[in-house]
Amino acid sequence: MKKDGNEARARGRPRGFDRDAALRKAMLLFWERGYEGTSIADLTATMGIAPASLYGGFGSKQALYREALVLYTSAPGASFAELIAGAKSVREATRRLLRARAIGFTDPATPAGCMISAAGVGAAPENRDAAELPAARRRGGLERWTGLFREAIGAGELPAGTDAVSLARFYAAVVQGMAVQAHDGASEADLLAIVETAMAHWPGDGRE
Amino acid sequence: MKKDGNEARARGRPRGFDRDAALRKAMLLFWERGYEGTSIADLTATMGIAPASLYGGFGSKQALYREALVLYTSAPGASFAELIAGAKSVREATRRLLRARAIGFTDPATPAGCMISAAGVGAAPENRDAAELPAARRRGGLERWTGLFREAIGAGELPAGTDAVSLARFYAAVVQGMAVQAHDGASEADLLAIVETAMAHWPGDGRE
DNA sequence: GTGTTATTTGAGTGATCGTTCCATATATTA
DNA sequence: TAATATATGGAACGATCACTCAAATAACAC
Repeated sequence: MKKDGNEARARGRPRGFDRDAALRKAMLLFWERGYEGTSIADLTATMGIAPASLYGGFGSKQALYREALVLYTSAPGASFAELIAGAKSVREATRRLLRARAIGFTDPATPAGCMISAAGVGAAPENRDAAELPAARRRGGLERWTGLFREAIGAGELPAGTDAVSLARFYAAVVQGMAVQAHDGASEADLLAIVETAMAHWPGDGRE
Repeated sequence: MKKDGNEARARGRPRGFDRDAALRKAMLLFWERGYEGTSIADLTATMGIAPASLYGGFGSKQALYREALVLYTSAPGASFAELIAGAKSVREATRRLLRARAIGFTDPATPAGCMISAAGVGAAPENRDAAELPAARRRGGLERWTGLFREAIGAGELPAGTDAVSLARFYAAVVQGMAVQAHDGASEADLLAIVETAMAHWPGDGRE
């Protein structure tokens, strides 16, 4: 099983470009301009390859976008599981998640905002399939967060009457809003202040 | 001053279509598909007019979009001022605003989500000017909300130490997140539950 | 060496993009 | 009626869209 990535081919002319590096450049461009706002010409220019190489190496614009989304979510230290690992409480895990997003959305080394949170919200009918990709990611995030809260309710860490789904939707909404505001120029401090305000809404507490 | 709208022209062949009705149709299309996702061909088809009439009546795609945004925000009962009028407290005003957005974003008579909250977040460089239009609206909303909270602090209705900007950013983020989730299929009940979670904590209060 | 396979380059596909031109039609003003 | 002014439908503008083709090239196996 040596079909993916930059591994050597058994046969045929070897690829003339670094697939991972090209994918990363494509990811950054999609991140900044969205799916519809990024043209094949834009991609080939920044990836440094010809259209035929792009299609030979990635299949189609949509397939490339799909891979870019996977790369985006596989960034070290960005995944849900990594962030909640080692947290002493669900509350602490939630704060970590929110803070990580606030910091990631305003990292000067990458485009402002999020590649998923608000992607494909307005899309042409012919790009519905592509818009569904980030939407599915949002659904997945919502489900993971719901599961986290459900477990916490089961473990008695959250009040028994807590609505896990609504709480998950609430924090997801905060993240999505932070992504929009980061895109609009909000600073890391701006977003971290939002995080702390949102954390003050923890169920069952009087005051933070 | 009788230059706009459907009023009669002094000279020349009169317009053959209902300008307000056509603009409304364009607004709904932009709302559903965004600026980049809506083509002139789409617009002329649903507006029932030829390209020349569109350009003669509205100037350009971007000018039409600008007018559509104005129409969107001028919907009866949707404006900031209308919603906070008559509220007994800032907290009540805030809840009214959030609830109005939750209901508006899931109105079955109109496209799901918001025409402004997440518009233009991913955009091609050549559409930056158009993307700036909803971004400016978001800034305006943030400022109005900040002003509301500042007044409340001045009036002693909110604790003196309250950060009006961060609180405004927080509620704006909730609204923006609700818009994304509405687009993804969230129901009115889903969004109203988010609203109540967001309202569950109020600065200076112990518990709701 | 020959044959096979995959990727390269470079040109080019039809379709659609936002926009404009033109001749014609229809109104008011003189 | 003549002049002026705006709106119309229909065709077309150059540019760009995502995508593909043929031929050349570079690795492998034999």
